[in-house]
Amino acid sequence: MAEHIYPLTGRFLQGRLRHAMEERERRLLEDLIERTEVIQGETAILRRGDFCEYSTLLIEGMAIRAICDDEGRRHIVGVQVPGDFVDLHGFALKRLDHDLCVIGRARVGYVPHERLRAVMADEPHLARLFWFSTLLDAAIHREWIMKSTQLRAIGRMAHFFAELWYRLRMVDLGQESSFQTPLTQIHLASICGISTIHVSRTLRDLRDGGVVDFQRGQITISDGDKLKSIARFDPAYLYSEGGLAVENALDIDSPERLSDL
Amino acid sequence: MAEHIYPLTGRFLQGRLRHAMEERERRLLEDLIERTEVIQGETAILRRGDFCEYSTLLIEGMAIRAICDDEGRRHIVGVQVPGDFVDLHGFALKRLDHDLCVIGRARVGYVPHERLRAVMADEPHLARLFWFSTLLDAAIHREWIMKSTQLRAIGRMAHFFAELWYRLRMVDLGQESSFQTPLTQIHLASICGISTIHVSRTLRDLRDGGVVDFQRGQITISDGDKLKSIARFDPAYLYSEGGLAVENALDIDSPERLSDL
DNA sequence: CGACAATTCTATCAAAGGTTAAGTTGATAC
DNA sequence: GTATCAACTTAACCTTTGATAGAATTGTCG
Repeated sequence: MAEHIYPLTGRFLQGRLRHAMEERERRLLEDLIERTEVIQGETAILRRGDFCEYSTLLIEGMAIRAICDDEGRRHIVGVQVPGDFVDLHGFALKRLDHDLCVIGRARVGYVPHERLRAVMADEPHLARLFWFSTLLDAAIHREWIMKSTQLRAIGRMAHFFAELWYRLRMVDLGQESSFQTPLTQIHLASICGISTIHVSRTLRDLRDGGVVDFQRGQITISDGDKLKSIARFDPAYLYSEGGLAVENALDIDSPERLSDL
Repeated sequence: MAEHIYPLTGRFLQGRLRHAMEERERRLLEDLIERTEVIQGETAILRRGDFCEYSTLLIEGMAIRAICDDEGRRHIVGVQVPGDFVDLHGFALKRLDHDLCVIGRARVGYVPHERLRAVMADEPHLARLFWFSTLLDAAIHREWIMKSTQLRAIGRMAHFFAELWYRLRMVDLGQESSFQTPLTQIHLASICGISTIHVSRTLRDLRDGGVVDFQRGQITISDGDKLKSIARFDPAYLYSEGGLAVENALDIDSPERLSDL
C-alpha cells in the first residue's frame, strides 16, 4: 500500500473515493491533523450539545455514536472504524445531537475547524469529498433503520457482523474471515435493540449454526454466505469502489474535474 | 409571513436556520428551481442507483425514502415534509442507495446540478446551509434508529406522530393539535417496523387512551404531553431555532459571518 | 346504484423476545 | 492464593408481537 506515507489519514475514504484524491490533496489532508491522542477505555470524545471547534479523525480503534435518554441510558446508534472522520458533521452543525465515545484503545487525530474552513475555501473538490463522507454515515444510518425494523434478532446481529466485516476489510483491517473488536455483548445488545440475555441466546444460535463465532470481541466468520443470507446483506449502501460510488465527475483523470463542485 | 414572496423555497430550513439567510441568498435559492411539477399517487421520483443530475425540493405534500429488499418489499426509512430538499445528497453522492417516492398529491421543484454547482462555488455560506440540511436528515435517521431499537410498538408510533407534528408545525403546516397526511396504516407499519395488524391494535390503544386519534390520515393530538411521554420524545434532534441549531457563525448580524464558509 | 379493490378491524393461536433470578467464567486487585 | 467485579450463560415464566383468517368499512368507477 502506497498509503503508508499518510500514517494518520491514509484510511480516510479508503475503498470508497480515496483514489479520486490527488497526491496534493492527500498531503493537504494529512497536514490538517494538528495533534493526535491515544484514548483508553470507554471515554467520551464529544458530548451532545458541546460546541465543536475541531473535528476528530479515528486513526486506530473503534468509536460509537450514542444517544442518552432522559433516564441516562445510553443507546448506540452508530459504530465507527479507522479512517472515519467521526464528527466532521460538527463542522456544519456546530453542535451535535449525540455523544461520541471511544471504546477500547483508540488513536484519534484532531483537526481545528479554522484549518478545515481554510482548506475548503480553496479546495472545492476536497470540500465535496468531506460532504460525501458525512453522507456515507447517513446511508449507514438508513440501513440500520432497515435492519432494526425489518429483521429479527438473529438477522440484526448477522447484519451488524457483516457490515463490520466489510467495513474493516475496506480499510485493510481484519483477516479474510475474522477480526477483533473491543465490543462486548452489552454493546451488541444496544446496537441490535435486544436484551443482553437474548444476545447470548442469539450468539449461541449463530455459533451452533456454523455461521459466526463471537468470543470476547474476537469474531470469526465460519460461513460468510450463510451470514449474508441471514442478514439479507447487500453492501451497496457502503458505497465501495465498483458499487454506487461514482467517480466520473471526481476522477483526477477527468477533464471537467477542476470545474467540479 | 414575509416568506410568501418565496412561494417555492419559502419553507426550506424554516424554523431552523432560515433566518440566517440574507434576502439575496433567498432570492438565489428561489431562482435555482428550474421547473415545478405536481405528482399524484404513490410515484417514485428517484430510484436507487439512478444517476442524479438535479435535486428535488418538496414544495407541497409528502414523500418517503424507501429501501427495497431482494424480494421487492419496500421498507420506509424516512419521511419528508414541505421545505425538505429531499435528494440534495444526490449532488454529492451522484447515485442514491434508496428510492424516493411521493405519496398522495405533491408538488416538487427541480434544481439542475449545474445551477447548484455554480451557486455553491460563489456562495460558501449557502453551500454550508445545504450541507447542514443534509445533516438534519442524518440526525433524524439517528433518532429513528433509537426509536426502532429502544421503544415498543406504542412508543414508536407515538414518536413518529410527535415528530411529524413538530416538523409540520415548524413549516407552518397543521393546526395546533391536528394535521392531515396521505399516510395509511400500511405506511405506519413499515415506518414503525410492526405488522399492519398490530398498527391497528396500537392505534386503538392510543385512541382509547385519549392520546392521539388517527382516522384515514387525519391525525388529532388529544393529549400532547401524554404523547411525548409515551414516545420519550425530545425534539432537540430536529435542530429547531432555540435548540441545538447554532447561528453564531451564520447569523447575518455577526461580523465574522462573511469570512465563514 | 352496485361491483370491486384497498384499507381497516377483530379474534385466535403461535413465536419471538423481555424479565427475573441464579448461576459461571475470567481478569485484576490485594 | 482469595476477593471482587464485570461479562457472560442458562432456565423458567410471561408479555409483546406476528400470522392467519375472516369480516366490516370506505372509496372508486362504471
